[in-house]
Amino acid sequence: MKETFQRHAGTSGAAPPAPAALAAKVRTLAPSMTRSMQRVAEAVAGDPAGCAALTVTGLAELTGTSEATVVRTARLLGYPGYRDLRLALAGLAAQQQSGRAPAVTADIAVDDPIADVVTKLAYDEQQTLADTAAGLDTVQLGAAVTAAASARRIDVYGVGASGLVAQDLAQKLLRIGLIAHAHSDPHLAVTNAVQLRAGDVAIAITHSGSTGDVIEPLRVAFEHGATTVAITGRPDGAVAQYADHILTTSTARESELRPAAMSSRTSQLLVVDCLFVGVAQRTYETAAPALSASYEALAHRHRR
Amino acid sequence: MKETFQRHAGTSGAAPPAPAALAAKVRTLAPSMTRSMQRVAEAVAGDPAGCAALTVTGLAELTGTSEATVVRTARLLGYPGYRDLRLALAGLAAQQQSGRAPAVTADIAVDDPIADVVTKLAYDEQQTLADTAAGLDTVQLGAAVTAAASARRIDVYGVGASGLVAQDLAQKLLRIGLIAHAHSDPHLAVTNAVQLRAGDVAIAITHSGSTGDVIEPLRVAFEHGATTVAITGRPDGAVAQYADHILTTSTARESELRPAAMSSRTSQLLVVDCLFVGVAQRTYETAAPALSASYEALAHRHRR
DNA sequence: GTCACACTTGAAAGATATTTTCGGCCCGGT
DNA sequence: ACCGGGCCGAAAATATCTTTCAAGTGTGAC
Repeated sequence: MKETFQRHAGTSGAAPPAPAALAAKVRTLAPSMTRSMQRVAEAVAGDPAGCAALTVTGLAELTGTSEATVVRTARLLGYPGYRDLRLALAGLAAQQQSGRAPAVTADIAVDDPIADVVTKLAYDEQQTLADTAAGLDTVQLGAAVTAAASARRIDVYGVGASGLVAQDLAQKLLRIGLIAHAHSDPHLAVTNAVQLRAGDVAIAITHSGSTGDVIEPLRVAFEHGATTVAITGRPDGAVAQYADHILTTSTARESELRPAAMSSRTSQLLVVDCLFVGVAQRTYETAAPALSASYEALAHRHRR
Repeated sequence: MKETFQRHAGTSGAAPPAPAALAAKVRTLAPSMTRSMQRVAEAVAGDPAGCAALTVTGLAELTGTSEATVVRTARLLGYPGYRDLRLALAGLAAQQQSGRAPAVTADIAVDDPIADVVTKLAYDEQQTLADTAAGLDTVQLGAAVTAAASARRIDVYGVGASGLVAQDLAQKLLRIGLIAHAHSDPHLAVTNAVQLRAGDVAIAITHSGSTGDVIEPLRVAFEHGATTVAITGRPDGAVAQYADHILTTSTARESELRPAAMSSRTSQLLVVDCLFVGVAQRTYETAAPALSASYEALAHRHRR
């Protein structure tokens, strides 16, 4: 196994494998899986209860693969081996059993009435939030918070839809008195990254994990000794190699009418909010007065 | 196999072993157990989660008995063997785990551990989404969609946090081939608003409903005959008087560590997404190819 | 178009865990 | 005290899981 991935495999954790957020994890990791592993993952996500009843050999036969592949898949999902995946599966099945699946899972169609669109979108975004929260590695998050809270300066990189998230984070951090900037222009981003040094923090936001325009400034920051954080839906993507801490966003299924940007944005914003609140907690003494100060300064901009 | 055990296995009913009612079964069968089996049963009933993590040998050692006894106990409880008991145990543990979830209503405190922050934020945002979806007037939304779908040009106004939402909407509309622009600069916004006329659409986004910098361009657009839409948390605010259609966002309680910008943003984004999907539906013929075109154009920006 | 490389995959060997077997031991009855 | 019945655990037998390794497969370079 590659060193790179070895390290990131630890992302999900030395801590606990994964209790309920299995479907989410499958979606997140699916792109980095090989064909046969995807078949296994799919079977597992589709019928947890059924798979929990199968032995390694049984599941291998069911999916038309080999035992080795099943074990590999279990590993990728964050478990020490198939045995543990199976236990988690049993747990998941029990939860579903008692929880009564809501099942509004239908996709949005071209001729859906507008009221259905609202319901489905709201449901999907709620699901995305739940998945993200379940899949977020709090150790990594804590580390990122600690770094950011004491940073001399914070740079946030993001382009396209992620650029807005980057700006959102920077805006909020500014409000609590930190020195934070968002960069959407790749050239300026690199120019700024060069200025960073140890003690500074650089945060890259990219859903695909492979956006060159965002990776480049992060690499520069990384090489200049800054603490680097990646917020991405692909924890095994190219961006990971320059990230000290990786915060994984969840990847919801998408369709033509519901482009990836939508759920990835929701997921990214939750992560960013968590990061922000964490930092606000750590810097409460200065954050609280800064917040009210910025509020006061804007008050006169409102009519009445 | 011994006749004796075979018979007792039937106790639970030939069909399913036992899903949740394990503690009860232990009590029922305890009298018919031998001393060492009781020790095992006791351990299992007392700490399902802990025992689920143990192998047959581990549980035997923990209870000071042997593997054989553990297996015998599992049989007595109605399972084919220890393996299956263990699976049931994992399920039980998961159920118990999920059972004690809903205690997250508390506000975020300065000394909350990071894991709680994640849970609470996710929960709050989910709540916000549900509230927004419930409170959204689909008639108004439908009217706004109709206007936007056939607009010659769409302007979106928003400053501060709402400015990002405005940009998000404009970005997405651009992607499906519409002419949409977001304006954060009040002066430029007004300058652009002057150019609008009947058939065009102007959208103002303001949580407070009283942000002068956003109301002003909307007023200008309104007076030039454009169709105007307000996305606001205060449908009775100043912005309403220049809005043909009002889309109401929900206002969640907020606290010092959770500024209003957070939940209002979530709410605004849902509304904006609904608007977008609605428009995409109406213009599907042109939207679909435009989407894939913009996707293609950006593909080379990704490494690997 | 061809070659070489890297990655994926399954068969089979190897390691663990579970189940069964079997004999010793404890306990009550005579 | 001796005998018989059943409980119990050590170790063998089996099933299951994990690792290794070599062959297959697609991909990119030239």
